[in-house]
Amino acid sequence: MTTEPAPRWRRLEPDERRAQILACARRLFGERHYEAVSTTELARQSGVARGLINHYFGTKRELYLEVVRDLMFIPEYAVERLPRGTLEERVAASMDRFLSVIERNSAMWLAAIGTGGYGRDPDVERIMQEADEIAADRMLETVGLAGITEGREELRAMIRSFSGMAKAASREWLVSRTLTREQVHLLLCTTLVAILGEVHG
Amino acid sequence: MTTEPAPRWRRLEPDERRAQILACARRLFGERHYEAVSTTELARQSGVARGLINHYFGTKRELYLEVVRDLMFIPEYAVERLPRGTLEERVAASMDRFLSVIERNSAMWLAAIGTGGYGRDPDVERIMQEADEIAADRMLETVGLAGITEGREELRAMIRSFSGMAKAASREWLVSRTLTREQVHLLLCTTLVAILGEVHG
DNA sequence: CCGGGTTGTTGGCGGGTTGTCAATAGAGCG
DNA sequence: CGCTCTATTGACAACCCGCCAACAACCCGG
Repeated sequence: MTTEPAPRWRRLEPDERRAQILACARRLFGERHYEAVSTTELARQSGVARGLINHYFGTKRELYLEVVRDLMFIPEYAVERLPRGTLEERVAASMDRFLSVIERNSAMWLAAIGTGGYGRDPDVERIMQEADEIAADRMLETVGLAGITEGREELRAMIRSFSGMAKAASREWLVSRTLTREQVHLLLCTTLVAILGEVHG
Repeated sequence: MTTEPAPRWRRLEPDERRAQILACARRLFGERHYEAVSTTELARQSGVARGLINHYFGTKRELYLEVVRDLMFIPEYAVERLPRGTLEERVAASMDRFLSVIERNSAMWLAAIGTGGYGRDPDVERIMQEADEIAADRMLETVGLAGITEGREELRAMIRSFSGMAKAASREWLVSRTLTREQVHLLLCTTLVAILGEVHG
């Protein structure tokens, strides 16, 4: 009666192991800043040898960037038909939907936009830019100005700027609690209408 | 005829040495991100032994935070009397001055506001918040609403949100070059006036 | 059931980094 | 000139990261 010795470790599919490590990294990088998280600890908490992290992600930095990319993925809010109406009405509906989405996923959203620190990091910067780009396009579409051609680039740049305010305002609402949801809604609507009106006029 | 052997290093006043290292750190952290700057190189470029950095700043991280503090609190933000006039005029003058300041110190400014992305560094976060706080108060003063009492906190929160847009817009102008200075000026003025009007009304 | 191949996984080595601390040496003073 | 004070150095120990050869879990054909 020889019992098979239990294997010391399980052999997983690459995708599975990758996801496991990534999840752990997301958690750790979420609660502490980059340098305060060592690959040693990351490996221990993932129940994995340190070398495996390098095998899957190459470098600690690349793993970090992977986490950022994942977090920056913006859930598709409101691509559905919005009620036709005046610009103000469409903007209001769009902002309302936007706030609902980030309210539901507040933890993830806050982690993603978490006020960045000092130190220009071209890689992170580029990822953020791409995310803002997508968000701006969605905004254009939602508001019903997707077809505009004249001054399109400027308009998109302004909307990207606007999204900077949206981030800061949502922090005031969800973190500092210095603004209510209604106040943020009003603030964003007023601002966006003003911006669009300026461009249109 | 024995010539005195030249001293291998000069002995400076603590404040002086501190400032010297700080200046070098500001430069290096400005052109590369945190982990890509080693204290070894920092020491070499400062013409100083590595241990001295720890002696003055304790830790690499503390030095880093010191740099952030210095960059965020630019005292000469032009709080001098602005010409009395309509709200629009005062806002326009204020924004113009703001843009001039960051244009002059663009490299420093861009490094300071960072990427606005993922990072979650509580220490840096706190410093940024304090800086935004001060900036908001200055804005209130500049615009001539310093004496307001009703809904003061909400107004300040909105101005902090607005500064999020100002940062994003200045990135569009100085980095991506998707907006001109005039466009940014117009964008910020329009927005700020709209916000203040909404609150006032 | 079993032996060999595939490949996911381990563990340790080497170079580099950081914080600490005793030893050293400018510089001012009597 | 010698003495003191303290700014500054240099080396040491711990740690961290990327690399890579060896190992073992798992699969599959016989």
